[in-house]
Amino acid sequence: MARKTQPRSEATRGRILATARKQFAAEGYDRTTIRSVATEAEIDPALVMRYFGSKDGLFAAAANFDLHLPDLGSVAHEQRGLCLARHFAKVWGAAANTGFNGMAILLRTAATNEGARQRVLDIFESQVRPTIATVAPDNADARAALVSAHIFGFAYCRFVVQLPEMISLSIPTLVAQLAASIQRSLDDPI
Amino acid sequence: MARKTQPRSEATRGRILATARKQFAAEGYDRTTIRSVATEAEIDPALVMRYFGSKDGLFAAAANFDLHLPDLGSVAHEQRGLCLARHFAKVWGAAANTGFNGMAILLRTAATNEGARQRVLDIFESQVRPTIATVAPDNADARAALVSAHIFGFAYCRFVVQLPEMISLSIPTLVAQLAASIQRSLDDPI
DNA sequence: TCTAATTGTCAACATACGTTGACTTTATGG
DNA sequence: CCATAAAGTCAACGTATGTTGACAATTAGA
Repeated sequence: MARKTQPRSEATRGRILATARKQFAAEGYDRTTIRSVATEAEIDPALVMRYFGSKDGLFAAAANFDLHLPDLGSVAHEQRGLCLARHFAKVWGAAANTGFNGMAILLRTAATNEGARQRVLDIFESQVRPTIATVAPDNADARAALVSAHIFGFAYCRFVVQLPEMISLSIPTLVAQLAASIQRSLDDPI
Repeated sequence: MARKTQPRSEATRGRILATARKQFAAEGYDRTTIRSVATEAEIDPALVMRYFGSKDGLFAAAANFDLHLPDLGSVAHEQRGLCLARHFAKVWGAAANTGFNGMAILLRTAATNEGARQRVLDIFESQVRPTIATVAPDNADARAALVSAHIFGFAYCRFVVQLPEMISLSIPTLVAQLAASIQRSLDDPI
């Protein structure tokens, strides 16, 4: 007979997923192993296979999340860069507490794993491009790519390279600089 | 007795190094193996060890290069962003022909290898920061980090993610957009 | 030509990885 | 209490990696 609930299994699955996300963000795809995740999650490596099928399945689950981009249509023209910059600053700040940094997962894994790279392309097409397209005056595709470059550049320096000069920027300064860069890519002629 | 020249060995060493650079740029640190380099260079894996000591030694040699940043002191204020943007566009364009893309090596390997990350930090301290410091009105460290973020962001989207919307930008457009972003980070108050 | 150093080849090692299948433990429903 | 399904454990497999040391081929000087 089917059981009503599986309290223990959901808890285990969640612990595996959280550990995997932490390691993918910190070590990338190759150096995150089924065994290292299992060890840190204090379970058996074979359990990871039972819950996620394969390492690729585990990564697919770990990289399946939403950027929750704001609706720029309801934001004044000159505030859209600031709105996006504040959004990412908020998400990145939360990551320091929750331990889940989706941007770091994407940056690290896309650098060496084809599936992860495709995931980034998919997120761009399904989330970033539509958001920018609603407010871009023209050349929406190019502007979406330029905005992505700004966000990736800041995130790469902060989370991957961990450049001291970037990390020590105050949050308001980081927001202001990122906002100005994005705003220019939305407004200036191309 | 010591031999006058080692023509064959230098040629072999060069072929190994070129192959390694190509693979590090395309696959990152972990997926570039001593065996895969040896196979493509058409030599024995053990030879790589004899010439470079270890995989880390091979990477150190592959990642040892100069950005050849221009001297911004002899460039007009408002032309400095453009000067830097043109420089990187030129280097990246040459990379498509020579097969040596130093920026791609750094971006891919620093994402998953601690030694590579330290290499990026070192290049920032020894090459980028001094170049920006000579022309920054104030907050030289922060401005150098911001400029780096712009360059890394563009390069990450082009070479790592290979975002179609970024790749299809014409070179003049790419130069103009990168130049404007850098120039703003050099001029605007922080 | 002979000798010795250089250059290159080969087989093997210890280790780590993803993955599998059989097994044991646990807990639920009748 | 008992049978059953879920949850978790264990040992092993095939493969790939960095690295090593012994060996063979080549080349340059005496």
